[in-house]
Amino acid sequence: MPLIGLCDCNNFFVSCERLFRPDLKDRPVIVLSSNDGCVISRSNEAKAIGIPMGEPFFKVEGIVKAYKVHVFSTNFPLYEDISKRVHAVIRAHAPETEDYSVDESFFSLDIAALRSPEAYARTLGETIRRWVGVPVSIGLAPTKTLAKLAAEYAKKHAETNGVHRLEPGAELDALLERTPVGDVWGVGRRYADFLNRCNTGNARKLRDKPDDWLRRHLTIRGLQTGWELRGVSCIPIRTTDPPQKSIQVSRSFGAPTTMIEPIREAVTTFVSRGAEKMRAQGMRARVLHVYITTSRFHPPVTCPVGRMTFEAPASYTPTLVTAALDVLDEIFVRGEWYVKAGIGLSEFSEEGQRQLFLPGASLDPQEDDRRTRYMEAVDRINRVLGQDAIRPAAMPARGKESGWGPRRDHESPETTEHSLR
DNA sequence: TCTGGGGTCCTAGGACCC
DNA sequence: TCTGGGGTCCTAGGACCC
Repeated sequence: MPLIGLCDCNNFFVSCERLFRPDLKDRPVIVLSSNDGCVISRSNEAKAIGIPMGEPFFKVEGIVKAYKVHVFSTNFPLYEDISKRVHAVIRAHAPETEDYSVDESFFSLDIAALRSPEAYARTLGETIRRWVGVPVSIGLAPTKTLAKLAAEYAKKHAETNGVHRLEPGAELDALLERTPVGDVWGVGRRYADFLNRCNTGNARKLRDKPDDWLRRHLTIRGLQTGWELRGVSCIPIRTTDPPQKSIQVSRSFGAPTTMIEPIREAVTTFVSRGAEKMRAQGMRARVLHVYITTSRFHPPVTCPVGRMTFEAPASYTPTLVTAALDVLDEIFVRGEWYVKAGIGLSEFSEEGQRQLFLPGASLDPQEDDRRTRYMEAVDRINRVLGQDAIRPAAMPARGKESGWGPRRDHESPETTEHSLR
């Protein structure tokens, strides 16, 4: 039976920022979400002084000043770059790996071939620390769900040296009993509330619920979670990424607006970004969604959504932008204060799969080829010269947005998205 | 005053057909 | 006029993850 490992980077975004600011070691540090909205990563020191995860920044500004907490605006391109390096080290040390998220990888270990899986995992963690520079915690267990709990244990207990292994037995039973049910992978806030009302407040009680009860109240996923807590693996490691099914691009505005002009600019920018990402995967979309929304903190919320379905799947930015702006015109209502807009691309087909030529419905093949080659050239130039060297006329350069652009008051000059290229 | 962004999956219910 | 069952497809909503 293989052992499943989970490698989880500690305080990942803060750890990334500290790579460029070694002076911030042992200091309280936080990283904010887009638009400087919420706290999304905290150093141990920031956790210790009571800054909660996900808290709106304005609510913690007092404590930030009092304790001289260092604050960073988000720099996602940097975190993705570091993430790739961590994933690569793990891939070089385990037969099967799954890049599960920006700061986590699952991997398998062949127990028979290793004298001590724990020692092997400790070496792996040490290698990541030396080669990439970020600290990690590693959990080992027969299932993904237990590996998550093991990694969490390792993170909280210094004496584990960053690695903890869980196997079914009395020790695991005791750990599950101490674990609030909401800390189990797959149990979110809604289910945790429900389970607490059902006198199932810890992981052990969840594990011991009958199958039909789990299936009935928590769907097939809850049943899988129950089995995984018992040590029966039913969520396999995915070594290849399945093709993506949708692409979303959305942003909150730096300030609310009642005008359509800045929103047109925003939607143009989002479609352009989404289309570029889609083409990078060799895909075209049949469906485009556009939405705008008023603040969810000031009801009543209005969030009109419109969609466009293309007869022939599209990846050509001008086609997508034109369609998106038409949809925006349809859904936009005067007099509302909008705080955010977004677009979605979905129902993909592969670029190479030519549609049947239907006069009036699709492009003639020559024109289609011309547009495809044109977008390939644009994407290539933008990759070399930096993002947005060539962009739609209606799309502003970064930092030149007409009012809707995000707030980034804590950007660090030395960790721009090009710093590592 | 200020409250993130990007994904996937599952289920129920309605429409429609035979 | 009344009566039924089963299948598929689509969508919206809700749940979860990071």
